[in-house]
Amino acid sequence: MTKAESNDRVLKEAARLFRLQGYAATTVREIAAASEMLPGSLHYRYPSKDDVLIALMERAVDKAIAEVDVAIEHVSDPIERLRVGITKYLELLLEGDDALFVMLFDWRSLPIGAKRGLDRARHRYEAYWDGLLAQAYATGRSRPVLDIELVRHFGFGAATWVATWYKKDSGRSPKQIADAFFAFLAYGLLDENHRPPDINAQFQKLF
Amino acid sequence: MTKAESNDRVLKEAARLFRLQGYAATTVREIAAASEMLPGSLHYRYPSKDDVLIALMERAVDKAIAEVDVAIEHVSDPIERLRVGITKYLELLLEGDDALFVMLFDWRSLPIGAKRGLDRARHRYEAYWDGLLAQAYATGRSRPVLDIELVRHFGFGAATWVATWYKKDSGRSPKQIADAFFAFLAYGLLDENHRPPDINAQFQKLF
DNA sequence: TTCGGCCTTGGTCATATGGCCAAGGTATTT
DNA sequence: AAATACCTTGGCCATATGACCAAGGCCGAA
Repeated sequence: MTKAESNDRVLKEAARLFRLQGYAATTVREIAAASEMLPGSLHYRYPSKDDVLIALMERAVDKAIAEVDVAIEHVSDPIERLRVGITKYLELLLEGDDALFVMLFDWRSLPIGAKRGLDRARHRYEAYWDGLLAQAYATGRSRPVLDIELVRHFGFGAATWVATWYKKDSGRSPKQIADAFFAFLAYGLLDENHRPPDINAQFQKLF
Repeated sequence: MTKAESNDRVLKEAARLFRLQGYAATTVREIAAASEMLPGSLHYRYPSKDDVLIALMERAVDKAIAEVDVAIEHVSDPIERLRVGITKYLELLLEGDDALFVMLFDWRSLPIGAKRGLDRARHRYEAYWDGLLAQAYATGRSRPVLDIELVRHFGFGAATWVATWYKKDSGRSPKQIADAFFAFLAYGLLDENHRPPDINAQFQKLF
């Protein structure tokens, strides 16, 4: 196994354990054992436990952006790109690497000093989605929403939270969930026949 | 200070510390010190750290349900009740007790055995919201949404996630966020003039 | 074949932690 | 005033943990 392969193995096993037990409750010895190496070897690769977490998060963001990019590559309509991108994101979050989950839910574990690397990774990821949202907004087919950041927060929250309740092989697939989610996000839950007439004006004020 | 007052003090300080540092990273000594008692005294009240977390979560749910109940008491329209309830929930989550936040984000910290108490608390809270949603649904003003649990998951996720980005005294108030959130949830982000005609049929299939 | 760098081995060490308790004090009840 | 239940005190202990390292082996390059 090459150096890169070994390091990947470590990050993968660490992500699995962090997700399962939480960061603080996972020991470096466990990570080493799961990666089939001795604690000393792990220390050689990553001097501290924080370093493992940060590396894992950086890689998760790289991977997520790359995979979503591929998924939307051949889709031209910005709103459809958003839909496809969200679908891919949910697939990654629910069935892919645990690292994404860990990044989203274990960032509080880090001592304040170490949060720097994490903040950079998160910010990179948020900026990526803001780009997709801005393009969708620019089509003019959306409401006159003024605050893309707020939209991202809401959508991101609903999508991310799926990871807390989703169970494999029970009910809906990630794709089905994504379809329902996008309909919810795009069209809302109230019937068109029971809406006030000035919705867009309301949005202008509220967003 | 009475026994109940002292116990409350402990739970309050524990919630603050858990939220700040995470469950595993907080020591019983810290909780004791913050509650102005010695570790032994804390042990007398709560034999183990897990017990503190569970008690804190139970109380958070009791309190949240009670406060939302009061807030919607005099509102009769089910959809308006939902809106007011969500607003109250966001206020509690963002400016109230840290215990609610801890319940939502630190449940993974518990050893599997101790998750029982937590699951009960969470289930109680979810059932409460399902009740509000069912009443709103029964008005017939919503889309023909078939799966209330899915709706709750999406709404809950978006609302809960606010706690991860909200900063006090910067930008919107909890009430403003709640208003925008409800508009998003009820009416969707796409303009009515750019929607397909068969949205309700789509929802029938997707939800 | 020899050399040199990369990686592993098998520990050690100081520290922090959760859980625990015997003894003593304080307040409330009878 | 006496008894009793309640709570605090101050410290102990076994264990687990993150970090660390000297020594040696493996393997490709020269």
